[in-house]
Amino acid sequence: MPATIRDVARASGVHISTVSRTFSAPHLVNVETRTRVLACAEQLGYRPNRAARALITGRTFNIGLIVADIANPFFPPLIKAAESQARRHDHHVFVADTNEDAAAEEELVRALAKQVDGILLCSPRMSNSLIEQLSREVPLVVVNRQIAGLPAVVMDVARGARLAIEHLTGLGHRTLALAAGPRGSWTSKEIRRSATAAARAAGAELTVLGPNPPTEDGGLAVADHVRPGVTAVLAYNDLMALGLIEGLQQRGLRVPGDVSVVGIDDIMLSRLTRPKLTTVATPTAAAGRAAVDMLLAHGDDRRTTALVNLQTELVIRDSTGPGPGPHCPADPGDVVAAPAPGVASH
Amino acid sequence: MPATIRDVARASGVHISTVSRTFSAPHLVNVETRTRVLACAEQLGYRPNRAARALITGRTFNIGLIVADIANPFFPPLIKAAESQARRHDHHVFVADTNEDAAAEEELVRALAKQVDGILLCSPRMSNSLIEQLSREVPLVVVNRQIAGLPAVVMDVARGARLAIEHLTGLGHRTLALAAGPRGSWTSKEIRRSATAAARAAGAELTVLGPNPPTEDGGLAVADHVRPGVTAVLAYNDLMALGLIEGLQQRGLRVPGDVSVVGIDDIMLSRLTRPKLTTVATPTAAAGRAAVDMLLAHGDDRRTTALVNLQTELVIRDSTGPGPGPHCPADPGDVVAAPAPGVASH
DNA sequence: ATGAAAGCGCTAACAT
DNA sequence: ATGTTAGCGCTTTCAT
Repeated sequence: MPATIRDVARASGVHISTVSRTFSAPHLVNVETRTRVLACAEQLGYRPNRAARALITGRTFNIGLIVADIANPFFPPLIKAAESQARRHDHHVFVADTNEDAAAEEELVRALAKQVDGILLCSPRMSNSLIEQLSREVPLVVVNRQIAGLPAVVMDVARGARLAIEHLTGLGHRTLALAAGPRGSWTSKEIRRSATAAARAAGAELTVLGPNPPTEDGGLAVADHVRPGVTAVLAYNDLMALGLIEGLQQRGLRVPGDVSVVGIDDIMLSRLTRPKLTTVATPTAAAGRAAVDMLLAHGDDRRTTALVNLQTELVIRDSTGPGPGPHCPADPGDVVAAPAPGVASH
Repeated sequence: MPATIRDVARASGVHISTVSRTFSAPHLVNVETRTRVLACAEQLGYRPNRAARALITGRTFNIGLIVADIANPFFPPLIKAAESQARRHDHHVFVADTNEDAAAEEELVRALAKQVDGILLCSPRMSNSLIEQLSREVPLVVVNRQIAGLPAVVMDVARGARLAIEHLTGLGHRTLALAAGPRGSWTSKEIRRSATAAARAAGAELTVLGPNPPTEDGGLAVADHVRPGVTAVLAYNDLMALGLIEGLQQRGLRVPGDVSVVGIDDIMLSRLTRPKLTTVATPTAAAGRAAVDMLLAHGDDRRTTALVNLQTELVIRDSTGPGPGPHCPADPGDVVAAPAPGVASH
């Protein structure tokens, strides 16, 4: 029903290639002809079929962006940043949500593959080998996962987790827990590895709880598995941390009075809840921008800049307080947002 | 670089049409041939090009979903519901964010047009006439806006706003304000119309503040324009309500002690903040499902079911309390979540 | 059951 | 500056 290039050609009495040029290389066509063609096109409501165009040019001017959970407040800033960066390169972004489902990821990559110039795979849950295979079918940039040979943008959560643990042990906490993230998450593995090492280095005990769904409900459920004696918990992300706090409070425990909680991500929500959440800030917007840049840096040697590692920071708010052990105040250099809170802030 | 249908044909010694059938109508091809073709395809890593297929079949099995702001927690539940409903129909959903920008909406509709079987236009900011025009280029279902002749899914915010105002006047509030939403929002107009009428009916005064960006910052800014004497504010959405509460508190006003605040949407966040927000719950998941169903109910007479109007409900929590006037307790039928709170709950 | 041929809507050499 | 021709990767009659 919609007008095609042929309709316009017929109406304006020129060959279709002239119509084509009018839209894709206007300077190559006579001004008079051009205006006439444009007028006819306008009148017929003609729009070039981008899919057909892409079939032959190989360029869609679209970017795919696949996230594990669009409802996780961690992603919107990343998505927004990717969009504005893409727009700067004249590209549009199509976002798809996998619902934390590895199979859905593969499907969506394939569905998007031929409709985009490349895909940003954020926090993938599927296997490395599958990602490598898919990267042969469509240009891929992986976010929040490091895979040899593939362009990737990661955040230095290992450092963030270390800072968080050091903050807690510095406050005198000796018996810690880690509320792990979902199976398949590279970030969760990194956090686990780093937190474990940091705890050992500080002579503290750290129990790993999980894997868990990286949601508020996931955190809520973890609360029931926090053993007596544990006085501080590091959560895989802020959403879990918030759910965990809720769950601990339901059990009659006070945060940070009885248990300190640290999140990761620094989502906006973390500043609005009471107590305000101590957390590791991840530069999500920068990640979105960097990922788009890598994806669109085509002919250039993507190899040399195949990995962007972005810095994280510990933001100390009100969900962490002194533990039972000797209190060694944290290095002030670590304190980004606010001075350490009093004993109870709630 | 990726293998095409021709590569597979060559490798398996058959004509390309046989390869095509192997993928799109397997029962029409001999079992032996089929397995051979499949083997070759597998080995070459061949994937049918969905864009090329769509060019000829006219079906992409994709749905576009355009939202004003992906960071607004109102949307994720709607998106999720649309996705799962789409999946039930073997479709994928591509989400695009317009950043509250009417021009971006038009662009994105056009970018998506030929890559999807139809588009869900959520909370559009552009003009009705432009939407009507676009609906001639691609099947459209509009969400949160009612346009004659176009299939639409709306929520009965008019009723919700009325219930909210009645709740407030019932509590004795006489001087009210409405923090309006963004320009171009149908929902905002509906709320305004209905709230104004309800206030008048109750003999209360209602001032309209705005338009405003429908965000926390928007609400925060509105706080400065709430005149002394105003004891209750209805906000365009929960995000604004939350920002408004923050802003009022910064001015030294207590919620609901000095000013009552009601939001609209009932986003998850509303249950987590203190005070918990009194709000009008909108059935976003149902809207997402209904919109997908309408879009995919193709040949069927879309005309007859061209409008789905979903019910809203008032959820009374802790951000509303007694006003200065005589207190007439609300009809218990209106109270959905909890009994009316005491004087101060914070 | 398979092949041949036409064509979806468009662009990109190559002519003129 | 414009028309001609070929073809992107695929499906779909129509033959055989």
